[in-house]
Amino acid sequence: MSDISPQVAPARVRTRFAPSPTGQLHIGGARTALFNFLYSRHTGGDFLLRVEDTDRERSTDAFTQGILDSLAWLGLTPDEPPVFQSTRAARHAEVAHEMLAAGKAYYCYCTPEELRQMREQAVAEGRSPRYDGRWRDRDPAEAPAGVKPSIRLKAPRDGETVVDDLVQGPVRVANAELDDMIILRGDGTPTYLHAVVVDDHDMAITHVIRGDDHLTNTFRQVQVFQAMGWPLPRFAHIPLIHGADGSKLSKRHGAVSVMEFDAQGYLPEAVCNYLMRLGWSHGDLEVVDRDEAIRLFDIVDVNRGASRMDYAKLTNLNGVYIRKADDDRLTKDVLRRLIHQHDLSVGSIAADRIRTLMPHLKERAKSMLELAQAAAFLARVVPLPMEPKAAAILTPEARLLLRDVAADLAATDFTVPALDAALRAFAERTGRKLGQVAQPLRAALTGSTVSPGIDATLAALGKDEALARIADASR
RNA sequence: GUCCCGUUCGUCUAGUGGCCUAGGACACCAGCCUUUCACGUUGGUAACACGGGUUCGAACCCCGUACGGGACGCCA
Repeated sequence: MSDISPQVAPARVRTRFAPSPTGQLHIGGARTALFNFLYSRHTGGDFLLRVEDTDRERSTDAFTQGILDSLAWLGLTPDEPPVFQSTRAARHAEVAHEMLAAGKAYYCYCTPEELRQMREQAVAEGRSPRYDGRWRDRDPAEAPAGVKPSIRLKAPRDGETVVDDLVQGPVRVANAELDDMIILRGDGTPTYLHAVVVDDHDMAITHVIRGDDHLTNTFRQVQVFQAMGWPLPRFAHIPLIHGADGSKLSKRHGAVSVMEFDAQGYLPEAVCNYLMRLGWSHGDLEVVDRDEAIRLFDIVDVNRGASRMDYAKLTNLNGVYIRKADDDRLTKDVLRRLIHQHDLSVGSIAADRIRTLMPHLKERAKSMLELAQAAAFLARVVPLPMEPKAAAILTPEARLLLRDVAADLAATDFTVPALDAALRAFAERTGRKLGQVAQPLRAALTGSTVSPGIDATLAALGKDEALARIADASR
């Protein structure tokens, strides 16, 4: 490993996203991953993934897979195979013992029960619940029998520890506020704060970008880096995302896990764009695609204040991205949703109709759920299910009108311009406004009162199907 | 309780001492467009948390207060 510190000769930027697989990847974690990804790409560096699965009680393989899937969905695939923290326990212990040998750490023979009492007493006396350092300078010869000691960092007691954070600026705390944290448990396993430092060092991470709930823990991590004489990475603590009411984001605020956003019909690029704009901006830019994001994103431009999740704005952006999306891709997604969520069997004829009408369908959808809903009529067969509003349109007079217009349509080429011309001619000949002709047709053709332009809808259905539906509705 | 961080329209934000009568976006309201619904378009309502300084001048700098968030585990 190079002994040139990054400050002297900037190393290639390496960032990492380090989730623990104790739940699905949620939207806050997704943004953290995004910022890590964007920063690494912006600087031409690497984006890595480390799975912090050392909490064997709560970590599961299913969650690990879920996180991997979610990242893939978002397009945030790491550049190297993921590192699993649980596989590195021996290395964490090794470093702890190195610190012990160097006099930077010491054995502590306190029992968990003893520590609990220490904390309770401190709180009762109005002091901070900190370890009092009782084994810091005590002779291990006095160790009680039968207690497996933990290893604690021998943290500096005077002066202050400073984190020069790329987002928060310089943040300092008096060392007297920090206690000697445990780096290796009595059973020989590492604690989180220690493992993170060892892994970040060994993975040559240059920039630690994470949620600001880790900010105050960073002081202790810095002390471990310093004890080992390792160069410090740069830190960037980004603010958390809150729910609409300002409290911690949770289930009751709506979708929180990335996979739920997929299920609710959000496009990954819309989610990424929305997430990026939460806490980051570039002038008045709102719609920023991946390439432009990489070009413009810099971690120092991230704001310090927490922001709230606004589903309305996400939905609006989703509409923007749906309109921009490729028609084949949208069709594929809609077909999938029709089969799985609407329980429709979609044959190739229906698929072709959906694909044909997609340029018009996507103009009026804000989510893939809406898009699938709006396309469903193309996959149905007569008799169509009628929405109440559509049924109300099909009055006896409307049915007569349908029979008349059907005759015209039967003699028309089913192309959009020809259909448009035929309908206009029919309306004029019968002294009606176009809308008076279009709405009954729409009801007959779609079973609803909302659809793309009636000419395009007719064309997508094709002459035989369109006439069959009109005939059925005008009976 | 102690320590750390934050605070511009309802929300996301622009703003780095004069360009601010505070700009944009979403949402909301009204109009236009129109073959329904969307899209688009025109206009409107709406914010510098509060109090002190510093300065010729403060949304911007400093200090307090209030409110919000986070951290204080042999969890991650």
